[in-house]
Amino acid sequence: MVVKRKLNCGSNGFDFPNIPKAPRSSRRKVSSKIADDDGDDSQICAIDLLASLAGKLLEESESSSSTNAFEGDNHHHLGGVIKKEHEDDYNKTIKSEFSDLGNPASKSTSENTSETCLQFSSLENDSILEKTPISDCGKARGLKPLVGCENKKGNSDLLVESVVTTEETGVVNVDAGFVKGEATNGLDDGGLVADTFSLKDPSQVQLQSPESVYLDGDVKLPSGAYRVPNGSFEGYGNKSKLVRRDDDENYCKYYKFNDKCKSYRPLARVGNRRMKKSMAKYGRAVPRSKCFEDTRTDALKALYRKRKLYYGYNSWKHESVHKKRRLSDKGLVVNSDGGLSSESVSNSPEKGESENVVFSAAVGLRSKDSRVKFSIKSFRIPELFIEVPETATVGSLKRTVREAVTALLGGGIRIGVLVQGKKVRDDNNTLSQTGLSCRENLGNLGFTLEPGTEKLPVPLCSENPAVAVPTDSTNLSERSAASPVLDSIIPCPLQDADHLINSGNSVENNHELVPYQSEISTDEQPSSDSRALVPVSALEPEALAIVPISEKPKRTELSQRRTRRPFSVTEVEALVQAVEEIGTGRWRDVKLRSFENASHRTYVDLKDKWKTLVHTASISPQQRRGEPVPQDLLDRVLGAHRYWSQNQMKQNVKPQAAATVVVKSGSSM
DNA sequence: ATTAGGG
DNA sequence: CCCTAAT
Repeated sequence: MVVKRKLNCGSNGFDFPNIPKAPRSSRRKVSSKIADDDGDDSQICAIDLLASLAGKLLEESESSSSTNAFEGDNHHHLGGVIKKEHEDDYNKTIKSEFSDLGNPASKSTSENTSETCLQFSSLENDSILEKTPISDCGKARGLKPLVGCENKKGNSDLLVESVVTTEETGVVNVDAGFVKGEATNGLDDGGLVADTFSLKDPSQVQLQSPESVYLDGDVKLPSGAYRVPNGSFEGYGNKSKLVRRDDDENYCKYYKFNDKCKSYRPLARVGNRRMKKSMAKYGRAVPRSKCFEDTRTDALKALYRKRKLYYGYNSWKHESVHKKRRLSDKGLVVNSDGGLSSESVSNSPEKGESENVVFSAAVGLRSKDSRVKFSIKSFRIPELFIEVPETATVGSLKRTVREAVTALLGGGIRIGVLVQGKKVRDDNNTLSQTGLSCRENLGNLGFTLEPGTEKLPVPLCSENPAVAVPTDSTNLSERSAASPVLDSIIPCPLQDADHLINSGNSVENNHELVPYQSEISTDEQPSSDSRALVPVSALEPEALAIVPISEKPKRTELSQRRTRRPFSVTEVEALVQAVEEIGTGRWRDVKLRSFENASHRTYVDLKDKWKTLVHTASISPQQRRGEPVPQDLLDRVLGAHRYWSQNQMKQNVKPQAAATVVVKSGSSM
């Protein structure tokens, strides 16, 4: 018996990713601002459901274990959540553990990193959370029974069950369960799957939604209805919709109560539309908030100390240097690693086909049209690190979790395909070429759900056999994260001729995307992997309410730094020419005049380039880097710069004269 | 949407 | 090249 929370939401369309975008200008301060955005149910996304569940569980844990639970008014029990058999253990556990809470000495339990689950440092004696059972990692175990899962390996994760079919009806059912467990050892295939399975029994899970759902175009959720026309996985996701069942109203209401919490919206999603528009019209990506991913190691460290978070963003000047992402010091840290690790997803032959896959394919079938059919039993959400001050309330924790998860999916997710436990990266191969035919045993097919970006600039989807297909599973530990980008779900409609040129860059970019990969692999240790949620205490007193959930998913989802495209001498020439005539300060016009057709050059780019040109011209040739710009051009830059600087006030005056003057000065030098 | 300037 | 602020 498991948690039986119905997560389906109304049938009125799920509006999954429809999260309001905040004006770019207000992004920073948003945390609180966003609060006012209506947090309507319609915007609750699937993940919210998960978070909800998680929240419920936490709640349950609280109420079950102590009367001291917070938000006692918020008792939305999951009814019959706890299975008899577990109840005793559960209570016992909770009791003993809870009693431990009274013992100051036991407070240090939170330092036990090997413990997965929720961890709250007991830095403050009377921290609110500390008063609840869940404040201690060990206590979190109590959650296990709640979910009714047998955690063999003690993995604690957020699990989402779903069923996907490729049939025309393509239905996507999303069920969710929050599994909590203690991890006593490294992740291993068995554990997770076991959990998954314990949740998946259809008869036990009432979350399945019969309706198929449409995901907002924004999100490439691997929902059903993905026809696989040519055996290619590309171009899917156009028509699925997530439907919310009415009976989930409770759920919705639940969150309604927390309107004030809507505060931090996954900024990750902010700007998507604009981005697209911008990209299309100006060829410039819309600003995105930086998204830094903590290495898991960092995350761990974070568990024990409040740290100052700092951004280590990549400056275009020193790109590739910083690979880590830090979060703001507001208290919340949400991280997601590259996605499901291969290990956790891969099949283990001995165990049987369906046993060890998070996403498992079930069966080929009579194919008259050679269509492959499979069902996805469940999938696990990557990894989420959440850091909140211990003074935060449980309620805020819940919201945080919810937001975190929402943010995670906010920008879409990527799907990785695993065959025989190996990640298949070549999106262009057909299924049959990949060894997946209706006649084959699909038990070897698996999928991974990874944080994704819908618009990775450089979709390798095009071609790149070389890069792809590194099915060197030998190294599963290397984690699929290693190349999430490669599995980009982007249709990759790059219109520019960048492809060729950028393929190289793309690789670089991809790396940027998967910053802490290697580090991740190291920490598959017990503690890290097994916990899906790791609330960390931060001393921040006030905190949580405004926790900026912002940074998290961006990296992957929202934005990708545009690929670098050094200006060619020709472009520089054109720019100089234009500036000489138009002057600085009218970049729009410059753009129009000389770069009308260069969609990738925005006026901002031009302005920036000019800035650098001026700088370049000002320094000694030895200090210059990159493709050398002819000195004469630099001279003209200086001349024009000088000229227009002097004439700031009267820029509209006699452009011609200006040009003339500039030319003179330039040549005379 | 642009512009200006800091990072 | 990104991000913000201010227009």
